[in-house]
Amino acid sequence: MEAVKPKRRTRIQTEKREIILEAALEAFSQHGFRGATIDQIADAAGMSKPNLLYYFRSKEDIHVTLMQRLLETWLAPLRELDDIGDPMTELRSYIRRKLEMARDFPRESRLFANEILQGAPRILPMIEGELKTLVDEKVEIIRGWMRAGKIVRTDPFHLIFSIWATTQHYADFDVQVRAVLGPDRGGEGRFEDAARFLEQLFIEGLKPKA
Amino acid sequence: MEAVKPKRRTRIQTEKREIILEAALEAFSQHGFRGATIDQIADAAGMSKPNLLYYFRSKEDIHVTLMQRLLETWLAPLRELDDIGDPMTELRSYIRRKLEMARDFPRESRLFANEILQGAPRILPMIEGELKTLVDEKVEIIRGWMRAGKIVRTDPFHLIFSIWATTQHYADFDVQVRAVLGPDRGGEGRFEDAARFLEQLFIEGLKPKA
DNA sequence: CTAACGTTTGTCCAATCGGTCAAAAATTTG
DNA sequence: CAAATTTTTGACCGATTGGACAAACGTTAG
Repeated sequence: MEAVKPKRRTRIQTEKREIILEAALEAFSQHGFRGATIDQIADAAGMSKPNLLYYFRSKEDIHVTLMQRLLETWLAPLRELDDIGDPMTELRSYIRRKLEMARDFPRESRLFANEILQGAPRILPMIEGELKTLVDEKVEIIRGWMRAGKIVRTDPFHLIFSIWATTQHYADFDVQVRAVLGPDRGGEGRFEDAARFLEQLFIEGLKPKA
Repeated sequence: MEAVKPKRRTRIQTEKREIILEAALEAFSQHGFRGATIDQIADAAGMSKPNLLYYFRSKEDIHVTLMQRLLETWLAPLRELDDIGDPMTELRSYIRRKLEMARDFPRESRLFANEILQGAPRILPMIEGELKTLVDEKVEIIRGWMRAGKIVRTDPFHLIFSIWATTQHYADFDVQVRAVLGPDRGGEGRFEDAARFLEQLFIEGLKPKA
């Protein structure tokens, strides 16, 4: 392992970097890496382009920093999944947490989706390392539940994929979801409806056969 | 309604336009609209940039043409869903067809995902029109099945969303899926595993309560 | 006050972008 | 064949891009 540099930062540096990352999140999640421009981000952050490049060496530097933070936030719900409680309750909580993240952090979800869609050119190592390790770990827990007859025997990897897919869909395909549901049902109650449906689907779909 | 122009085309025009659209599908699905360049597409199509622009007036023109075709292909599986057969069999077939599309046309899936992610700037009208109409129609069929007690009473819209999400996930997040499953399980058997899991999940999850 | 250091910006640059144009080359038509 | 038409390309353009740089500005410690 390589030693992490101290990176001494002044108060202003800490603050400004935060402002830039917020503006960049907005831009990258909306237009993708190539679609977003430094000028645009600098403008949204309320500073000149050279000023922004004083805090981050390059556009890529901003993106990498953003992705590193993102992955931690993104994996948090899965990390909480543990062996202690009742399996069905654990899974239900996990689905709920993931759905809440899609609701509360849609930009982060889209940023992530954008990166994966393009072949994960900048975070593939993290996917193959950190993420895979965590998934493998949780898959073992789920396998334990299956062996114990607590949930139906099925593929734990695809179970996790389907939870990711269904929940993130509400952030990534938000425009489509709204358009299809129409103005009346596309509003606030949307997430409660989704939560009810997904709980029903996964709970009934995973009940152990008697 | 506006009359459709005859658009007389020579043999060469028909062929070259097809070659360009194929190259553009590859480029747009991989890099998004802004990320793909005309030079890149022209190069992949084996012609000079001005030559490409002789067949399509602009980059946007190529994209629009591509999206119009895409939507038809994309909605075909849902169109086939009808009231004739057994509800559970119908739904199972629909899931299978959608999963096959994710396997056989991943670039189309990613092109679509890219467009929706960015807020559907170029196909929102089609989403609000054609797609919404079709969904509304099929939702009514599903509601009929629920009233008849053939499947459990739940939200038909979110049912459709979850089928879209889970199946398209294997095309859109392909890189992640492969990375997590590893080289051994990320190969060819991947789709059969996914199909088995999804059938199990949706069939059991939608069984009417006795 | 002043030297040192952190911050900010105007100006500039090479590369790339989407797209134009006129002229050459190839093909079709009579 | 020759004329008309379609196809192809090299050269070019203005706009935008990510980024460099030095000079100016602000702040603080001695």
